[in-house]
Amino acid sequence: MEDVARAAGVSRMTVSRALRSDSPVSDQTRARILKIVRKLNYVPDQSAGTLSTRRSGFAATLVPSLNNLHFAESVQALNEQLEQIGLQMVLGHTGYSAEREEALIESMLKRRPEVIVLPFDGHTPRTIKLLKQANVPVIEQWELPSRPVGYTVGFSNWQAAHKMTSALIERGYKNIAFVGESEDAWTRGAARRAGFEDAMQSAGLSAHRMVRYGKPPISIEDGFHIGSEFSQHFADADCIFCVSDAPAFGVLSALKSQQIRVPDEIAVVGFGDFEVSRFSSPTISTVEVDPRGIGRRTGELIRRLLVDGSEPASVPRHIEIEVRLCFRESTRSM
Amino acid sequence: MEDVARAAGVSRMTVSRALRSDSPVSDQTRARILKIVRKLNYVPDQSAGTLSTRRSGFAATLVPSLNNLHFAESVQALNEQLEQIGLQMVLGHTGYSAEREEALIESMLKRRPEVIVLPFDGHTPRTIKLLKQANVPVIEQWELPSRPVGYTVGFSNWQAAHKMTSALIERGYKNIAFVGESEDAWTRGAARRAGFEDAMQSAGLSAHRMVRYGKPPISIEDGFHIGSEFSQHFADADCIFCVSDAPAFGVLSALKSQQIRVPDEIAVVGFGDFEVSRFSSPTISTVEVDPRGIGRRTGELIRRLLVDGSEPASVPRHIEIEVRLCFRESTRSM
DNA sequence: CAGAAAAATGTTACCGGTAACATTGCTACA
DNA sequence: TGTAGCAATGTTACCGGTAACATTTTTCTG
Repeated sequence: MEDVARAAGVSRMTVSRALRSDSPVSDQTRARILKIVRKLNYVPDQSAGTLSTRRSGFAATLVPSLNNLHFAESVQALNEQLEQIGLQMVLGHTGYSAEREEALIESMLKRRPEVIVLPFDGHTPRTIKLLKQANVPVIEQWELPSRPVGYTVGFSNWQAAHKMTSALIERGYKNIAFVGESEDAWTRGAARRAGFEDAMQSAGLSAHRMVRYGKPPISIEDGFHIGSEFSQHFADADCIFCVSDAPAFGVLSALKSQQIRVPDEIAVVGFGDFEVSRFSSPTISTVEVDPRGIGRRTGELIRRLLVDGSEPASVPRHIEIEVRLCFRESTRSM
Repeated sequence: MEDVARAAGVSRMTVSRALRSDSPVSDQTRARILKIVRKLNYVPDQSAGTLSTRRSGFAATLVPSLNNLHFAESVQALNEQLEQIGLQMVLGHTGYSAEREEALIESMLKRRPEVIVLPFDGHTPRTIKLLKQANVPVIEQWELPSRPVGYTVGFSNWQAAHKMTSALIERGYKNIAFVGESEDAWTRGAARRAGFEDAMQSAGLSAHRMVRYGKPPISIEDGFHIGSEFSQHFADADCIFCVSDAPAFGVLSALKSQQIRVPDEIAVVGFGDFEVSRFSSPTISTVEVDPRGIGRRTGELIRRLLVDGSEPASVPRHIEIEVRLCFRESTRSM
């Protein structure tokens, strides 16, 4: 910067001003400086700026995993918004582990992020403490925690699964099995499972047909494996409700290879509306969520908080993302 | 940090040393300092450290998109490696646009990344200039550019498509159609298309059955659309080679809904080995790539360059990722 | 036990920007 | 013509760490 200033015959401060759109510098001086900046290929060092302004320009973002297209898409949608706001995304994967989440947050706080975005799958007590201390907006996504740290953008997985289960019961299914993950303490998958159980019990039905297999995120392959053991798990079931579309597709493939007809003999239902569910045969009934919507609305919330400088009190603490039940060929019509 | 130092009765420098594993501080002093650090919830500010050490701890990472699970997985694998090395990932999406790529790189350079990882889909001249000036290792992924900026990790899409096309010809297919993207100048999709064309021509066959539809990344839905216009595109074809598994699956779904039998009437082939190809019916023949391998080996390369401090001359400029042809049910066996 | 080497700690300056305030130069108006 | 008022630019200090070197303390050796 010194070099630029010298070449332009001005002080470093004027160069600094010329590079930032808001400051008062004469058009003529700015033009001259910018020309020299380009000629010398000068690239300002943002960490120095950060130190001085105390604005890092970072958004710390955590996701459980990018293996899942839903998270990947929501990250992408968020990133598009952040870019417009002028924030850069620092990304980490928790791998569905609360311990890794804690470690990641600790390391990200050293960057003084201006906002922290993370999924809610349960946090360690220390994570919660770190988040509160950070003194920046915290946005939990994908689930509505019972005790949110800051803002939330998402929907209740419990309610969504409850709603789907009730709708299935209404369609005449009684012996519904649930396919979930094996180690889902605290996860959204667990919330879905609980919603299923409650809906069944409320209807006076038994929720004992419960298959738990595979670590989160449960895959197509896991579903295929489960579906291959049809008689063991589903002999007396009339419907299989899977914790996500991935195992639903796997189950469906396995059933087809055993010549079991869907939905005539048994129905298959997923959760999440992955693209494959719309193109499998039969197409899969599912709970439609909007991952890009979660990312986008998180970005909009950040803009209100950081750019528009809205009164924190005037900003909603929770943004509800609509989910829709989506009935396709893998369930019989009413 | 001042507060911590005062509480521990030492100088700021000693606190700084205690927080970094390498420096010589007596165990006793370090323990005392760390205890106070925890009590005061002191979190060091990395941008100040960056300014002084000139090491940002950042890895600038670009991907075309996270919509595509392959990129998402490779990002995840890379991130796992980076974490071990102690680097944080700053992520950006080019959206398959060279202009956006240029803008992203410009903004990331302000963070003084220690390494730049990006896909090769063609760069603007200015991007190349910026990358060279940055004076840090540049790693291009996914394709072997004819004129690499720095290191490369990937494979030749041209060769891979060429190999698959030749194998199809060997299997007796003659009237092979290719399904690609509509605006693929410079992309890896274009390289695959060119590999297909060359293989066909080398075998004395015509490569005129060329469908180009949909912007990158071409989706299942685009494939479905193309497949629905069977007679228009594929009336006299015996095989459809798709630029990726996504449209291959879409084409397949469309053919099935028209009662066109695969592979008896026509074969369908994809590229990339997405999970869905292993579970569709019929399963889809494809070119198997290893996205996690690309991420992992990129991470290993970075470790060699930045951590082990290997002589740049001793580090290979290119790491070849193996691709394998994978024949499944959607092509007839030899 | 002296003295040298090694370990532990302290001091000073600097990394590269910007905030805050000071100064200069110009315009407008009584 | 004097001066208020503002725009443009300059000066100084500081953001929060660490490099480099200086100093003090401990340990080891003959």
